[in-house]
Amino acid sequence: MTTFRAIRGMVDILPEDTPLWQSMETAALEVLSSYGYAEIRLPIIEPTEVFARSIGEVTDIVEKEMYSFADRNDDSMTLRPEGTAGCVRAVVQHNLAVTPQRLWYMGPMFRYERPQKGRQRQFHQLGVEAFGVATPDQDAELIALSRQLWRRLGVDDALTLEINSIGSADDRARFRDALVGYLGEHRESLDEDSQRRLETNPLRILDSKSPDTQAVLDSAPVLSDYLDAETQAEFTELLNQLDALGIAYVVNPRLVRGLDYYNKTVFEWTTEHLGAQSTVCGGGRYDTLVSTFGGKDTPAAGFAVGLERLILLMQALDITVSAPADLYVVTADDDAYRHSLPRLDALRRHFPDLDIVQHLGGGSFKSQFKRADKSGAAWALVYGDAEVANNQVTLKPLRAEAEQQTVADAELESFLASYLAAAQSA
RNA sequence: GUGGCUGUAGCUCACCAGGUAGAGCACCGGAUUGUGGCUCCGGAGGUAGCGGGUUCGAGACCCGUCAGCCACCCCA
Repeated sequence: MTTFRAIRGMVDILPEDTPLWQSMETAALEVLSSYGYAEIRLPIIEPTEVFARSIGEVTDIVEKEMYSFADRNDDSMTLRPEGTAGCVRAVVQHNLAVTPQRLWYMGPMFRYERPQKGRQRQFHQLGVEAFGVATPDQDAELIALSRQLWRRLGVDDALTLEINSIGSADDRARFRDALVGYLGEHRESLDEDSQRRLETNPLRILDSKSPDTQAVLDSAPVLSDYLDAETQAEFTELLNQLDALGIAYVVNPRLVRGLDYYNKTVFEWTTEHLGAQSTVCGGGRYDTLVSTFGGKDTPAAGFAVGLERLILLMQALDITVSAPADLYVVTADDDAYRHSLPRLDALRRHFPDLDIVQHLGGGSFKSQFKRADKSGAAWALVYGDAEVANNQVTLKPLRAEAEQQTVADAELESFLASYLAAAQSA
């Protein structure tokens, strides 16, 4: 008998963790809707060209990390490695950006990489994208929204905002020439990867982790010197708005991003708690992407949250949620079980918020109560012979030191109503 | 794609100069047959990731492979 394992880098999210995921998703949904962002649901597969054209042909993602395959019609398809490209494709296809649009989506992304802490081959992102506003107030709103989410989740103290402006494509082209010129003179002082990137993607050298390379960079040309006055003014205004919001930030002049479509504002939220994969959220402005997809020239900005990393961070901070049932139903025998069925049915209809777990599979009262205890339920609801005979039910508190009490069936609903009211106010 | 560490019951781990596996927790049952949490007693559960090699004999040594973890790279 062969046993199967999940594919490398594809992980099951188990029942012990899903309550935390759900609470995070609920919080995200509330924050997003409080800012007027609407959900869009997108395909997981797109034509390969969607990603190649937007992310950049020479990026690592496109060159070696995509799950691409030929479909039955021999067209090249790719499991989405990120969400922005597909979102922009949809915005153009459906003409969604005739007026400003605020969108979000959540779901799995796929990148063929070596797994490590905070990095899987199937992982999940929350993507937030805003179309149609060119001014920095949009950037500020996106950042404020993300900070609001961190606060809701209790992780804001553990996150640092790094921010930079990388200007227009023209600005970067001029800067790139200067940088390559300078670094070319110090080629032998650069680490091997950076030497290679001198030809392929020189801007990525800026965030090299090699100390030698960083030392060389200390006297290198600075990107901000190559930005035009308007871009610099916008960046300053963005920082002023962040100040007004009381959002602390670190301007990191060497922050560049790995996807080609970014321009002007780029930012990352990072943490010390996750080891090497410290970026929990990253994004920026991408004003030219809509037009490269054939849409009308439309400014845009957005960010993506790595949900596994966010969960990891919450766990590192000991943020836990549990979802024990309210009632665990214990029945004496088959007769009592059948007796309980219509009563529980009615209870579930009248109290949709009440979590009622029925013991199945029979067993002694003792073993049923053991299960009731382990379930974490607040109460055991007991249908024994006497209760069935008298149309009563016994409520035994499992968490509190209090006597169990037997009430008539007719009184159960008011009893539970007051229990729920008390739970709500607590 | 590169490197380091690891791979024994559901989980966390141990043992042994290489002689054919154990603990804790979890699980199941019981301690006067309508009541949990504590304690005690008992039980079930592993072809030691997989394949090959060395050996009279390997979970223990060697090789390969797969997987996990961490780091590089890259990114969320």
